Amino acid sequence: MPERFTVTTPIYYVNDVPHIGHAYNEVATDVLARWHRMRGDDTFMLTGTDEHGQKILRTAVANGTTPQEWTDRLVESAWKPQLELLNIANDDFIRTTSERHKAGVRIFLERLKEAGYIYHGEFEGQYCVGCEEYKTPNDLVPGTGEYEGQQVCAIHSRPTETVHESNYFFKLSEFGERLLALYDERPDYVQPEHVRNEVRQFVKQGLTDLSISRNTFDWGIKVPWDESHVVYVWFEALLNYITAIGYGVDEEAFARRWPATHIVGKDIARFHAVIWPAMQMAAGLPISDHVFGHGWLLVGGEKMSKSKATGIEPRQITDVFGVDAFRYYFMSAIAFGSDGSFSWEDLDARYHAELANGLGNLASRVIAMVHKYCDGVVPEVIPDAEIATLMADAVSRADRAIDRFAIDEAVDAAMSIVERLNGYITEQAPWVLAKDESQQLRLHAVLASNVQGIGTAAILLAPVMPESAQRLWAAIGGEGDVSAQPIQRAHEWRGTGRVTSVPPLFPRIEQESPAS
RNA sequence: GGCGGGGUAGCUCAGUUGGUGAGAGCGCACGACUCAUAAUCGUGAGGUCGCGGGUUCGAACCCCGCCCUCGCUACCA
Repeated sequence: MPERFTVTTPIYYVNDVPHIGHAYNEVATDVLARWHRMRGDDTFMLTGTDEHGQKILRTAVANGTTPQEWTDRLVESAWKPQLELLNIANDDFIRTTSERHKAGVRIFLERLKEAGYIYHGEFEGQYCVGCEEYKTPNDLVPGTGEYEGQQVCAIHSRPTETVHESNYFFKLSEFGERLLALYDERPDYVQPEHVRNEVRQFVKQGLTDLSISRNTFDWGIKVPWDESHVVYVWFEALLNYITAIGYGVDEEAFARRWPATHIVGKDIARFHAVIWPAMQMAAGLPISDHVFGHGWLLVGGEKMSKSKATGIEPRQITDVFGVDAFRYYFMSAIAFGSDGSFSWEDLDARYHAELANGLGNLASRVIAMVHKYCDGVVPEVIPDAEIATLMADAVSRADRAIDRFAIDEAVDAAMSIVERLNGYITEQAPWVLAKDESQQLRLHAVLASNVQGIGTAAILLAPVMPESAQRLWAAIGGEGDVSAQPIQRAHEWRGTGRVTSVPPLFPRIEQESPAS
């Protein structure tokens, strides 16, 4: 019986430039989704864009266009191309400006209001005229000179104005106890552990109600019962996870897909593990399965940042190493959930050691031997017991790792087959066996073991490196689409076809890194 | 300030409830092999486990203090 696996990325703020952090999140989510599809689960991967808010309105105007045209342009020119570049196989792409989203948001709000979790109140905030936005106490710094003794905007060094705005509020404060109970009853709801601790600590300090509407601009979704207000962006953006799968409109589809697993950066884990479940409770929805907060990519110990010139665009890497190497590197080199250090040197070293010299060269030498010693036909022989065990262990280890979101461990398990096969070949020395007629059965067993081991590795690596795995699969005589193989039985595959000659899967790259 | 990470071989990191001589990968050195993408395999060198105390027969792992570093401390999204 297929299990449900609905997995989401955050929806990306359309005004941002797609960068490597977005890419990391997309790839990880895609790997999980592909893995579950290969298990036969009823899988659905959702991603999309967040397109409302004052900033977008302002940029659109500054660019002489309407916000809708502006976001249309960004989605088509930046965000969808990034998904293609990274070979993301998302099942859906939700835009917060789409009708289905707006409709779902209205329904959700009405239900929340009926349930008594929304009230009309007054929001008081510190408004900076220079920034044209509200400031939190943390945005303010002690003034100097004529503003000595006052708190001023850190950017404009001028005092803020106290402004009152009438808003609708969500009674977040009522959910503290229920949220703490949720964290306790379901230890795997927020992962990894340290994110869970931070979230719990945050809730323990007490929650305040959340203003969920604005009436100072109109680029947003109108509050159904008061069209002078638009819904506050964050509140509305979170709802993408349910509006995309039929909430309030198609109950059958919704019941099939919900609840979901959310893969987010640790910086927004709190929104997903505090506000979002509170909203779900208020609306009487089942709570999300998991919220997983992954780490950041660091360069020189600091978060990658464009302003510090450590920002790297995905294309810079894929242009040199290819998309599969990009995906492989970030999935294998970084423990999912921890921050990870990125450097061109490390990427280059791992590419050559693990992909070119490891996997690529293994395929190359095995295929060459099957050609040379067996006329290209994979011998139909049961693999050596040692290799059979190796494959079975790797498959079970990898599959269990995925359930813990340990993508890096799953990749390691797959690569352990490659490492062992290279040693096994040296020990068995097929080139020696080939010189002795009486050793032909042995030779065939060794080669068959290798082909099957490679096939198993190709299946396990397919979620991470879809294109390379497919090429490898075809090269060793696998039939059809490698991603159609049942991943939990990857070790049971038996090669019986013909190998084909292929150019190196991961050619060595001699050129220098494009940056240092 | 409060809370939470992290500080272990040149680099990136593992080290379960404290217990045989502290590990892996990469890099490096030496050796082996020739099927292979000058690839592969083996061996080896290399560490005051941030600092100082303490508990213990015994601590990288527990306790106290300190130093360094990163992040969070809610309505820009």
